[in-house]
Amino acid sequence: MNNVLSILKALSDRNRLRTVYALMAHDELCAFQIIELLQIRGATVSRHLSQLVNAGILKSRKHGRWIYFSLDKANVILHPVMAWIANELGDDGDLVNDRNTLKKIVASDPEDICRKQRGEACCPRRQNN
Amino acid sequence: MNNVLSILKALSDRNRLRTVYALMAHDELCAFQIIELLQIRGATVSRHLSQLVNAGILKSRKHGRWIYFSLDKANVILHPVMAWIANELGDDGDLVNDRNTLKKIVASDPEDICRKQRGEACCPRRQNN
DNA sequence: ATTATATTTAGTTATTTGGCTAATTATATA
DNA sequence: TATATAATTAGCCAAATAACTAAATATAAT
Repeated sequence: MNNVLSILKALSDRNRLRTVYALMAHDELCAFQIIELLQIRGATVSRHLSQLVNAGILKSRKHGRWIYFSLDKANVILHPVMAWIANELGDDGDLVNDRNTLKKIVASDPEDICRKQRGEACCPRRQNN
Repeated sequence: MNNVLSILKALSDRNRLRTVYALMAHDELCAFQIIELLQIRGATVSRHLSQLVNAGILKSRKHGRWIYFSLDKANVILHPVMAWIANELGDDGDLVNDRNTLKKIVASDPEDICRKQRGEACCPRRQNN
């Protein structure tokens, strides 16, 4: 029962559900992109992500400075719930909005996001490389 | 999203999940039977039940002094989640235990349960009648 | 009518949880 | 080597929640 409960608890928070839903359309995202999507502090996002990882919903891989998060599709127990969520949330207004936001986030230069999150001081623009 | 969230939240509590699981094997149960199963105060059980009703997971019907609760099978949105829960929890030790407890509860005289919950003073045994 | 029973509502308390800031760790770049 | 960046951990606080007791409501039985 604890396994099922931890899955249900992990999914029953608005920001975590938005994160899961985002990853249904994006294969991999790193934390700073999810921070940009949810507009809450990185530390908070990190705790949400680790709760999702602990429940077996997400997996992560480290590559350089970034950690990429993705749905753990190997966890077959989850398939029915994920299918249900995908189905029920398909036309949710807020989430359609998230998808559009995410498209921009993924398309933009990481350094632009960094500047947005940490202010102009961050990532000083190179003069002419 | 709020609909899905309220379903997930309603299911992501141990006592509410036990209640739902109990109702997968019992068609209808009234509050005092669920109180006896969960071994927590009636007022607390009542609040859990109303949360499940509000999420559309349970329905209730009043008959005399009792209120019978049952899964709302007309709510087709829930079918996939319920099937998933039934499937994942089928061999859970605690819940198998609950099933055995429930069998006894359902088989026993409501007045015996009442006495157990409120003490001997309750339901004075009739002399010979 | 009065008393008893089943459930709910109101009000209180303790625990959990989601958010924050600050400090830490790990990696990359100048 | 020193600095910057990405993410996590630690520690704090406020809001949400699950438990409790006591009181209220509604129905049944004496």
